[in-house]
Amino acid sequence: MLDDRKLAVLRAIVEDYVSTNEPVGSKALADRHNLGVSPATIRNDMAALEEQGYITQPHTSAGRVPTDKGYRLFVDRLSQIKPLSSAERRAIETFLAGAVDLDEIVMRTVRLLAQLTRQVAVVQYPSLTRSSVRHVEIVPLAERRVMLVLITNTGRIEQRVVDLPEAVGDDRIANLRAVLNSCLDGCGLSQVPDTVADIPERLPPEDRPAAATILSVLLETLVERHEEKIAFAGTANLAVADFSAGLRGVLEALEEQVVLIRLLGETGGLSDITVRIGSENPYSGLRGTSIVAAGYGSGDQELARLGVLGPTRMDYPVTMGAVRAVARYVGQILAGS
Amino acid sequence: MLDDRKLAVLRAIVEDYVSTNEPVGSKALADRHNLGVSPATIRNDMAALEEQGYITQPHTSAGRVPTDKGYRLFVDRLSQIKPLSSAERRAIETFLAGAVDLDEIVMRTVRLLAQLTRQVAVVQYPSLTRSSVRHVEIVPLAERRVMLVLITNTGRIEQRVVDLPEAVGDDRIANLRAVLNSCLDGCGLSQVPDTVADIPERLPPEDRPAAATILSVLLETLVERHEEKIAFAGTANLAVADFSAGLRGVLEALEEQVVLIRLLGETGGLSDITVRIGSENPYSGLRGTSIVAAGYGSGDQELARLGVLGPTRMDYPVTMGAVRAVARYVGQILAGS
DNA sequence: CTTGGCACTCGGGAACACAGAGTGCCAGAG
DNA sequence: CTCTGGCACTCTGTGTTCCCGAGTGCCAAG
Repeated sequence: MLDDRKLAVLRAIVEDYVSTNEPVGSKALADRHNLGVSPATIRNDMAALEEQGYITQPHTSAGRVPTDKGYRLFVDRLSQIKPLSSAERRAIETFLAGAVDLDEIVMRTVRLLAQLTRQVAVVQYPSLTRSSVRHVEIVPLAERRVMLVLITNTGRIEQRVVDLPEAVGDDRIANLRAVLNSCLDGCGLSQVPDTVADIPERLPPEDRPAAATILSVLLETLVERHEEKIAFAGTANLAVADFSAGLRGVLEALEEQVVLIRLLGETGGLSDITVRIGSENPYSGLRGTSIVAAGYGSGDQELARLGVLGPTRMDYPVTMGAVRAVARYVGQILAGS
Repeated sequence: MLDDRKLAVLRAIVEDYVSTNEPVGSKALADRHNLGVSPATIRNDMAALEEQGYITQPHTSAGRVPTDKGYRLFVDRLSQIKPLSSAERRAIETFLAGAVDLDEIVMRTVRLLAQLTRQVAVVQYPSLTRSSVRHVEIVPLAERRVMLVLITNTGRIEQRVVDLPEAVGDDRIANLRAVLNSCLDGCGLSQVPDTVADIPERLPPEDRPAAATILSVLLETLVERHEEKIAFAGTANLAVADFSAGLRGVLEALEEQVVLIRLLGETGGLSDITVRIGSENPYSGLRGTSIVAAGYGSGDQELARLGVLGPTRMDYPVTMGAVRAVARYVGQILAGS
C-alpha cells in the first residue's frame, strides 16, 4: 500500500514543508532530495499519498502540504528523536543547577524549554498527590488564628490561614505540631487522610476541637489543590512569523489552566513522549497546533508533566529531543535537592 | 493657545478614535458631537492641533489620529476616571474574597483585572523589602541539611535549602529557631540585616558556625529576591482585533520580568494612577502600547504595584477606573488576611 | 472668527491581465 | 508493470490601471 519510496516522499515533504513553510511541489522534491526518480514519478506517489489522506493541496495546482495524519505517520514511523548537542546539554545542566528553590527550578525550566524549542513551553508543578510530607508547621498569628504550612518533599509549599474555635496557647500549639509531624513525616500525601484520622485521639481532650479544625483545613488543601499549578513561557515565539492563525487559540488555552493540564495529558511510562497533532487534541482552539509533552520525575515516579505547544508544522525530531532532555534533567535536579 | 473649543475637539477626536479605530474627519466630528460649529471651523482647529503635535494624519487626506502627546493631554486634562458600576464592584469583592492564600489572591486579581479591562493585566507580588517577618522556620532535612522557610506578614513565603558545616541535633535546631524568631518576629525585612548581626552572640559557641551559615543564606534570600515576582494574564486579549502590530513587543516585555517591573514603575502616593503612553515608556518594543498602573497596599504602605498594558488607543477613563478599583480592593483583602 | 464652496490629494477596492509553479494524464521506453 | 518526458490545463499571487469617495487646505464672503 505504501512502499518505501512513498514513505520517503512523505518524509521529504514534511521536512521541506517544515523548513520552508511553503507547499512543496514535485520538482522541488526531486531537486533537494536525491530520491533517484523523476518528478513525474514523485507526482504519482504524491497522488497516492493524497488519496490516502497523508497530504493535501491548499488549492489545485499548488504544492502539497502534510495533513495531521501525515505528520502522525512521520512522527510514528519516519523520524527519530534528535538528541541535543553536547553544548546544549551542558547549557541545560548549568542553567538548571543554579536554581535555589522549586519556584525557581520551574521558572528556569520553562524558560529553558521555550528557548531551546523556540516555542511556547509549559511546565506543571510537581503533583501534590504524588508527593509526600516533609514538614508541617503551625505558626500562631493571633490568639485564635494560626497559619498552617505544608512542605512537601518536592519543595512545594502550601499555606492556609486557619481560624480556631478557641484560643490555644503556644505550648499547646507546639505539642500539636509535634504530634502532627511525628505522624505525617514522610507520609505520602494520598495517605494523609487516613493517617490523620486517629490524631485527635492522641491529644488531650481540650485540644481536640482546635486540632479538628486544623486537620479539616489540611485535608481541604489537599483536595482543592488537586488542581495542579502550571507555568508557561515563550509566548513571544508565537508572534513570530507565520503562526498568527493559531495564536488566538493558543493564548486562550494558556489562560485556561484546566484545559492546559488536560492537554499535557497523562500517559504511561516516565519520559516517553506524547505527541498530539492538530485535530488530535481535545480542544478546538488548537487547530493547527501540536503538543509535545513528557512526564518528569525523580526515580521512577512521575511527578508531573511538561511540554511545548507549537504549530503542527514544527520540527518534531528536534522538539522531542529537547523535551525529553529537559524532562530528564529536571528529574535529576529534583531528585538531588 | 488652545482655547476651550480646540480642547473639546481634541477630546472628541480621542473618544471617536478610541471607539471606532478609524481616523476621524471633520465632518464626522461635527455630526456626532454637537460642538455647535461647522466642519470648516473644526478643520481650522484641527490644523492648529496638528501644528502643535496633538494629532496627526496617517496620510494626506485621511482623518486625524491622536498622537501620544494628544493622549497625554486627554488623560491629564480632558477626562476623568470613570468609576465602576456597583455591579462590577460587587463582582470584584466576591471574586477576591474567595482566595485562600497569597498565590491565589494574586492569581485572581490578575485575572479579574484582565477581564474587567479586556487587556493584559500585570500584578506584582507584595514587595519583600516592605514586608515584615511573621515567622522563620528551620526544618531538618538530613543530618547536615536544613530547609529555611521565611513567612512574611503579606503571606509570602521564601524557602531555601541550606547545607550546614556540621551535623546539628534537633534540639539545637529548635533553640536556634526560637532565638531567630524572638529576634525577628515582626521585624521589617529591611531591618533584618541589622537585627541579625548580634544573633550569634546569643548562642552557645558551638552553634555559631551553623547559625552563621543559615543567617548568610537568609540575607542572601532577601537580597536576591529583591527582584520581585510578578504574574500576568489576559494575553488572549492581545490577539483580538486591531492590535497585531504591538503584539510582539508586548509579549516580549511580558517575558522580561525586569523590564516589566520597570514599566510598572514607582510613583509617589498609594493608589494614584500612573499612565505611560506609547513612546513615553522606556522600552522600545512598546511603541503603540500604553500602561496604566497603580500601587496597592494595606494601610498607607505601598506593597507593590499592578496595572494593565494595552494599545495607546484604549479607553483611558474606564481602564483607570478599573485599575484603581482593583488596587483598592486588593489592598483591603491583604490587610484583612 | 466663522462659514460654504471648491479644487486637490491620496488610499483602497474592483477589474484585469499575466507569469510561474504545479498538477494530471498520456504514450512510449525499459 | 513501472518509470519517464512531454504537454495542456488550472490555479494563485502580483502588478497595473482606474475610479470613487472621504477628507483636506485655502479662499472669499458673511
